[in-house]
Amino acid sequence: MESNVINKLRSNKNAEINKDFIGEKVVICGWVQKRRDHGSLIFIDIRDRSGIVQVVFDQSISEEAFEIADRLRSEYVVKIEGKVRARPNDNINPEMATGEIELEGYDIEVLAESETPPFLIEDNADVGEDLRLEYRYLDLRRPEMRDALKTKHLVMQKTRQFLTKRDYWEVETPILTRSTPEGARDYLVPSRVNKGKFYALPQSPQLFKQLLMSSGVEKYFQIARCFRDEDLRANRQPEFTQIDIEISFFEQDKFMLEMEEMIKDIFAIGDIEVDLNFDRITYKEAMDNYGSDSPDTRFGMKIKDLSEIFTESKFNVFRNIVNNDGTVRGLKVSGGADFSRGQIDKLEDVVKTYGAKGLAWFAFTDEGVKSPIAKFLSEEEISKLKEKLEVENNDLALLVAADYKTSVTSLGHLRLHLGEKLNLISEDRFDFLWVVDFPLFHYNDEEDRLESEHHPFTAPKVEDIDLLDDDPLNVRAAAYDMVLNGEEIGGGSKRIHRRSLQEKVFRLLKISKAEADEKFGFLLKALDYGTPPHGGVAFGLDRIVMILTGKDSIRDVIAFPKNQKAGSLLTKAPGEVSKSQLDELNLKLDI
RNA sequence: GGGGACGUAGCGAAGUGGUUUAACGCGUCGGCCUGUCACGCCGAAGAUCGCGGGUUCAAAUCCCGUCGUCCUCGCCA
Repeated sequence: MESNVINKLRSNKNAEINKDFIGEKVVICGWVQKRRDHGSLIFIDIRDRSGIVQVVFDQSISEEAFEIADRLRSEYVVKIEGKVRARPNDNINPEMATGEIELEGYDIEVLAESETPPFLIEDNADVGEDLRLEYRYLDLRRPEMRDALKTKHLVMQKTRQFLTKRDYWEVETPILTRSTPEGARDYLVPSRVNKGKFYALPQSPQLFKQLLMSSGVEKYFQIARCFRDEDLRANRQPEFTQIDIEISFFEQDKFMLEMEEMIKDIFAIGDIEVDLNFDRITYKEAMDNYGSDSPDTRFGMKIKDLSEIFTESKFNVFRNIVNNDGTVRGLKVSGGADFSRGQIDKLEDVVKTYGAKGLAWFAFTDEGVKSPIAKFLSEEEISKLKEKLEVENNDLALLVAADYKTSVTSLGHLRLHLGEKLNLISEDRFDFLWVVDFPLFHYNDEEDRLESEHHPFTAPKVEDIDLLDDDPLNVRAAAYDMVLNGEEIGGGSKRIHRRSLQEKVFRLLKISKAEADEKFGFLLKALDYGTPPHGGVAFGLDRIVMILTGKDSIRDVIAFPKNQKAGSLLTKAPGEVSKSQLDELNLKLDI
């Protein structure tokens, strides 16, 4: 170690200091984590980004430093010079990374004082989230939050490294762009120069990345901020970050494998091993078996179709539903026969949330079947039910009769609820899979028109193109979602690169020629000038980091997130603006 | 737009089928302490119980309204 440390603000990070430094002088800087005053001996824990080191101030070493140490309080920022020494044998702290050594502090300078913080700066701080968000800069000092920031940084770096090595270019696209129909509600920005006109913030760089393919970029990526003005959830923020990727001369299988390789690299950051060649299941299989297009396959309890049992049933409710395009589906809870009536009522509340009218149940016990509706069913129906669900003694069968979507999605949520409640999900498993063959469209009854399942630029599967005219709802998309533990972490597709097909899809979506020309004319035109076949994907960066860090809330992996009302408790955004600002924009409020 | 939970010192919380001096822990402040690391010991301060209204002899507690935070349905191509 060189000797002239005196003039340096800092010679070492806390975490670097270890037994090899014993006898050396160091200068550290950091925050006062904790002060333990023993009268004529004061221990101070100094925290920096790397970790914590204990400094001892002893009157007999420096009276002056000791007096300053006596006045230190939590979160003061200090510079300390000291000599590294081994701790006495019986005072080694094995809980602490630097627990074998300590600094003998002989000089100290207070770089900044601090008010007493409104909550303790430590992990597991039991504090309301609103207070954490108001004092986010203090919250981020907690090791847990610091580590989340670091993990996100590493994920971004790994992504850039991987894609750069694979010949992708990182290209920026506009934040001020134009509003387009379809999709989420836009965030709008008024234009001062163009009276009465508005920019929209991008919901994703979708159109631009396609234009970059037309531009000959061939392989593009961007760590892109996206904006959607919809209601918030634990895993949804109005602005979030996508790893956005697009390539020309797209070959779906090859591309999907490359993305698996990238994900493998990224998850190595969390010491999570990822096996390539993810399972692929179709959208239909996912909905049939799990009632979700992003199934959690870490446990079984698959949903079964029981409709055919009840086509002739004396139980009117089931028979009528089955014979009117509805369905009866159910799942089995192993060992659930002893659920109390109250517990089952709670399960019924779960399915009711998702539109089911009720939850039928059958408990199979030593004394036979217990169920409020057993008396309406024949022995044959009950035995078929047992057979289909592979029921054994002490099992509980839960059934929902409704239209297909209500039935499977309500049971799908019930399945997740039970999986969590019964502890069927092992937290150390990482089940990656692709969901493929999404429908290209779904039907919106309210507006009486087709809507894109994914987005209007998604290509139909080649073999289904012929169905577009007569049976559009059965056209499958060349689209794929990557799912991890029941969470959609990415999704993409092959895109339409022929104008005629793109125009046809717009027509099917009831987007008029005039509107298509106005809103998407630039894309259509680009398709006229030699746009190569292309496709891509976008991953939810925040969700990936959320899983890597084991957080339950997306807010814990965003440095400065918004609260549920899309506001910042820190900056108080959104805020009011002055009359003159509004005037410049030719805006009048009407509230 | 709908459903639900919560709101009591700086922080976390007990008390809420009517009457208490409104617990307790952490933190803060003062004193003592040479081996602590959840330091210890002694002492102290700190709360008009989110806000407004109502019922009552009496309200943190019951009722109505309102504000805030979170979860959720719808919504999120």
